[in-house]
Amino acid sequence: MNETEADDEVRAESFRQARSARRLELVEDYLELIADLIDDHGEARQVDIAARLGVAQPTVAKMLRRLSKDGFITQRPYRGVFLTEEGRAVAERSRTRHRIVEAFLCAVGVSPETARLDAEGIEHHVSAETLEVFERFLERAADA
Amino acid sequence: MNETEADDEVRAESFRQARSARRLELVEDYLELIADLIDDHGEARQVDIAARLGVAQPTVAKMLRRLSKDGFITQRPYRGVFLTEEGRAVAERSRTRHRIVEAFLCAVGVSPETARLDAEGIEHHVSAETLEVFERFLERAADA
DNA sequence: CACATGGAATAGCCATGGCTAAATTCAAGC
DNA sequence: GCTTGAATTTAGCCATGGCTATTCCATGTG
Ligand SMILES: [Mn+2]
Ligand SMILES: [Mn+2]
Ligand SMILES: [Mn+2]
Ligand SMILES: [Mn+2]
Repeated sequence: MNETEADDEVRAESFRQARSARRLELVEDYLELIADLIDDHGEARQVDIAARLGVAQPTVAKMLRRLSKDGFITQRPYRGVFLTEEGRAVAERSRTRHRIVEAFLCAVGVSPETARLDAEGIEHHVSAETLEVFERFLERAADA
Repeated sequence: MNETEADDEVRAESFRQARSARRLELVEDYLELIADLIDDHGEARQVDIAARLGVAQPTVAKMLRRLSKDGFITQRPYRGVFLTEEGRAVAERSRTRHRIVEAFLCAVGVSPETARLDAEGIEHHVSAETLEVFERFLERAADA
């Protein structure tokens, strides 16, 4: 049945997209958080990142090595973490998207507390098209 | 600074919730898919699950062992996979939530194709409260 | 009723993302 | 300038979720 096979392929595509988004979740959260820490406190230290994420510090150390290897950050040993141009770009995009998703949830009637919790996961699965829809919704809500 | 520490704890909570949702994503997708296959074709075979998910068959085999161990399914060797009562319950809940999320995205103006793709990931991060908001939105949209 | 074949099981590899425990090292304060 | 404590690094463990290659075996067809 060619129909069935084609159908499988179509369905599989959404799972593939979700898996690929899942792989990027952590990278986006780390970079956004590092940007926040730098902007708020002038530096981003492993202990602070760990405390904000709710994980152990060596977990952060391992992740930072990966982010370095992939060119998103630079590290000065025993000093803080710094964003490369690419890292800063990803952080900004993630931060913007995160804010829109959280504001959208609030606008549609979710309590601020729940919006905060849910947005942390939802943000990573919102495509450009959906994000635009959310933005337009917010604009219209602001008018009313 | 106690203020800062408390603040960290609050922020960490959303990351914890997102991590915990991430751990359940696969379980929910598998059970929902197995229920679909059983309802549509009368049985759920590893090859079919693999084709629908877009992964290799041994990947499915390994995951099914885990689902068995955790009491969500039973397996008859070389026959299909069957849902336990608990497995069926999780599947139904996931299916319902998935449908609401996808319908909500469409209702708010996202194209059906993008809604299908994004819903596959978003669904797992939508809390009960947010789901209810989405449902109410759909009801109101239906009235208009 | 034999047996071919397609699905299932197994083995073994890798990357990711958690953890604890221990060793290092930097820097602040005495 | 020494000391010491906190932060970082390192080492090593585990579970999850992918993969390929291979073996196995139940069933349905001839
Ligand atoms: Mn975020
Ligand atoms: Mn997030
Ligand atoms: Mn689903
Ligand atoms: Mn899903």
